[in-house]
Amino acid sequence: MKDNTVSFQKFAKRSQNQRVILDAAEKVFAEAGFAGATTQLIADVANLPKANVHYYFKTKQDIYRQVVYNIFDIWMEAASAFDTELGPREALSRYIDKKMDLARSHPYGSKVWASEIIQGAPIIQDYLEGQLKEWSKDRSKHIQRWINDGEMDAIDPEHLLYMIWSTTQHYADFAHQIETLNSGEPFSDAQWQTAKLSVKT
Amino acid sequence: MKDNTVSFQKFAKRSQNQRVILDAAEKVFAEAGFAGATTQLIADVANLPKANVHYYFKTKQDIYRQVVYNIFDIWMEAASAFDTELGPREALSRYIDKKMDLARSHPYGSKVWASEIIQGAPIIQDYLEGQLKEWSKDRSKHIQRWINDGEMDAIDPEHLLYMIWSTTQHYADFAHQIETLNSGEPFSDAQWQTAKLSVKT
DNA sequence: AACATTACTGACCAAACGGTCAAGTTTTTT
DNA sequence: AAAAAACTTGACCGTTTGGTCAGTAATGTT
Repeated sequence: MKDNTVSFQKFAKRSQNQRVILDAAEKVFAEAGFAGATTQLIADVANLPKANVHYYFKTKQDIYRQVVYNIFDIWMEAASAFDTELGPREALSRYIDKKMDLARSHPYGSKVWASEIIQGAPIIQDYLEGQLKEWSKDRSKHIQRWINDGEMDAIDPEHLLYMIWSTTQHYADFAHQIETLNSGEPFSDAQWQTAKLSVKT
Repeated sequence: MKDNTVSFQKFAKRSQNQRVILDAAEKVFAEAGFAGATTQLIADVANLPKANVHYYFKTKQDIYRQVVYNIFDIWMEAASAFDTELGPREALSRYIDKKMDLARSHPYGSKVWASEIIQGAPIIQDYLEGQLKEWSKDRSKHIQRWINDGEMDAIDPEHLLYMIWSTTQHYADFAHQIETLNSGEPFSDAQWQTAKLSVKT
């Protein structure tokens, strides 16, 4: 037309719109669940006509799949913060830090993940059995070694991981409950950090 | 007719059938979410015609409401296991025990609860603000007193409660993930108990 | 045995949903 | 500047869903 300033994304329009749709979808899936999320609502939140959404994604399942994969990727990337080169204290501390950050920055993703698992992981099952299992087995081994070497308190490594997952997850998923009980915001990051660190070692 | 053995529930037929429906509904809501649960499926699981389900419950929302209320009641009853008369060690230990038992005996209820909170507690909001808030404020106060008296390690009481909730919740909601990672059952109750007790004091 | 109440159910319906499509517009390539 | 490719969209459609209802059966009450 005429008003365009520069329009310097000549291409990449596709992935740009996909991003908008996926962001909208993440929110809608989190707040309504898979079945409760309507393509119309996703379209509204993305500010696009429904038919346009279907131009970029064949089915609702496809959108959902992408959303779940994205979250998993982000989490696995965060998992690398658990650097076993560092000592137990530092490795765990950084990992927890990272997980807490994600719980705050990606609350919708966390909720979608929780719903997915609650409903039996129909989509993500393969990833669970593959990457995640491998990662957690590996880290459990390291933790056990630390314990044997007297570098940290004795605690079942797998349960330790579950505890970390559950508490960080809780802060994202149950934000509403916490907020209600708090009549305010759960900003106590430092406090949390202290609480968590007191648990390890 | 003729075959009836005794039929000694002459009345109470109503509440009996309601129980069957609610049990079926709890399972279906847990596995499919509110929107994904169809009255037809609830009816099938309850082994009744759909119209019969609607004879006992006007709407799907009504069924859901009942299911959520039931869980809340069970949980609040369990909350009384947190008996502040006993010392911190015993009170917390019993409460955690109870919560873990419920996570195992009522996995569906736990999942329905999680979904409800994740989606912003549209139904249970009032209860959260009322009973639950009151209870947790009260217990937090007791915990704080114990800490001040040197009877247990210093830890933010509210965060301690959140940790207990999240870990027990995790064992119910994420049973699938845990099972997948474990290639088996998460029966380690004793182990868990140890792990948890090592956290407090 | 007559009546009243409660329990049950197949058949039906309006609304909402995921998804399609043909007809357009804009952008890229030649 | 023409042809091709990519994007956009209102209108539409078959299916599924929550819920109704009229009619029937069983049970309780007198």
